[in-house]
Amino acid sequence: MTENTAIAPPEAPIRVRIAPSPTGDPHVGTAYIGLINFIYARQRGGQFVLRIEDTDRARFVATSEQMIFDALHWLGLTWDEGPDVGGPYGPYRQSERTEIYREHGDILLANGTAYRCFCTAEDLEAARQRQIAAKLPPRYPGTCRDLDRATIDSNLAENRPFVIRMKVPTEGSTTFRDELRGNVTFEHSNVDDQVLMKSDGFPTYHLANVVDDHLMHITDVIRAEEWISSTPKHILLYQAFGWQFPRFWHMPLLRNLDKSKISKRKNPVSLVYYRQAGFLPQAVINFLGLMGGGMPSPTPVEIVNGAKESEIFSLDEMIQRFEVPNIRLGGPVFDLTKLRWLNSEYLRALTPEAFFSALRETVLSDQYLRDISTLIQTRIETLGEFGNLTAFLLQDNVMPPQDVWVPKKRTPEETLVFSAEQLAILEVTEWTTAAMELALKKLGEEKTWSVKENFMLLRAILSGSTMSPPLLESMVIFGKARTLDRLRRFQEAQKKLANTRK
RNA sequence: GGCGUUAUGGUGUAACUGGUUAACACGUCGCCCUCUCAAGGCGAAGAGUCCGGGUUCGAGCCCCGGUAACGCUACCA
Repeated sequence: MTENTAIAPPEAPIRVRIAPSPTGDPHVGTAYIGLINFIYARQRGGQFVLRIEDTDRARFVATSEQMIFDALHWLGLTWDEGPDVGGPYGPYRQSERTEIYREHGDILLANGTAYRCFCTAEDLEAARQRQIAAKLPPRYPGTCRDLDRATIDSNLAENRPFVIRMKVPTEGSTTFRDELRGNVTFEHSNVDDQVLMKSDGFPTYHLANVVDDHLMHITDVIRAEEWISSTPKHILLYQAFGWQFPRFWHMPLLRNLDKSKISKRKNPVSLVYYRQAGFLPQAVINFLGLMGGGMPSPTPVEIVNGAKESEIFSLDEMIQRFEVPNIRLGGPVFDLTKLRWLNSEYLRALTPEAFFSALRETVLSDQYLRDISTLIQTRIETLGEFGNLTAFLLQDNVMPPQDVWVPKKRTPEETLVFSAEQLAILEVTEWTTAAMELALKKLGEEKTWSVKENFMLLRAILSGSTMSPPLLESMVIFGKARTLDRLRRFQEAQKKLANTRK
């Protein structure tokens, strides 16, 4: 049993953080965890820090960071320290802190709690396969755990690439306190020798996270439940450095309707989508506040006076009444139906003037209408026909009939498969006409779909018709988040239809 | 497979330190209002609290044992 009672001193000023990775669109899960952290800090006069965890260069998306800032601000969340506003413990972007991690890696190397590992990816993969075949848990085999000095020096002299791994004790266990569920124990035999520093010189989440939380004086780590299993690694790391560790709060994971962890396949998860599709930020933040409990239940008096009001509250009201320790631990389903209802309540509460403004700032903004108008100027004969060609860009959803989306020489089944492939390609394609055209044509060639069939299918799904303004330009204007959502909805709807036919 | 977490109607939540027929909201259905559709009003159906034991006068709340779902099991976070 490892000692673990030391936590941040209770009198220390509260400091919390969220640490999103800029790997794509800002995620509702980030907003949810952000909201809880924000409330916790505001309730206690503490500081809320935003840290960008951009240590994964393979998944890094350059535009992502700004989108995260924008989305959180849109929801009304503000931070006291971060890459954009600075602060006393910066830099707040992990890619700018590599020297710090290197130094800390060296500390662990020096005190024997970590070691250099020269195993190649192939070695590791081979060992992994052997273990899986033998029905053993895949674990680092420990090849480099106790290399002698001479071997290490000669490997280094040969410039062999290496990673730094944590030297997890072979025996005993680590217990930590989760503030929401009590003590949680992991046997060390179930904790792998985690990679701390990758061979590219960047740290992994585990190292960077612990080092930064310590250096930034974080007192409470409020994060998603998926991190519970790696918390013992973090505890071990704090101990290896001889640091006190923060309190840990693991929030339940948002779920799809089928209870799996929320995912884009089954739910729009991009905050950009919600914004562009015309959800009000108050509604989204209110809905997030409903997830997992935390707000006090309505008193009998409130019920008599209209209990409906008890589920509608502003960010300020949340700060006043939300209680983090009252969080429910069962993963709440992120149910669009209720969010839409909430949104409609907020919409109706707007003054007519404010409602009109909301429209003009989003789905009918000058910019949006201007972009659309350039597409159709040469395609209509009277201005009155504006809506004829552009309705699909102003609607929330369209669903083409089968005779529209299935090409003449194709079956519905193969068409659906190809559509799914288009979707997969578009997800990872830069949202410009040039990039999309290239990617789509490449896919078409590989799967022997003619350009005409290829583009017509997309057109049908996006516009609901075989006739529309230029496809790629329309997609750019409609936006990546909404376009992908429409394609996914089409897939899901067809799947459901196919199932009901069976 | 291993480890961990969780478990109240279809969904989100409630139920004081165990105490009457498990409450509220969303959704669904019906009726009213109404030129339509929403909104609004009224009403209904829907869980006996994952299952099985135990403690107790009494258990959704406590204990034991299962099951299921979810998460983790990467040089991703």
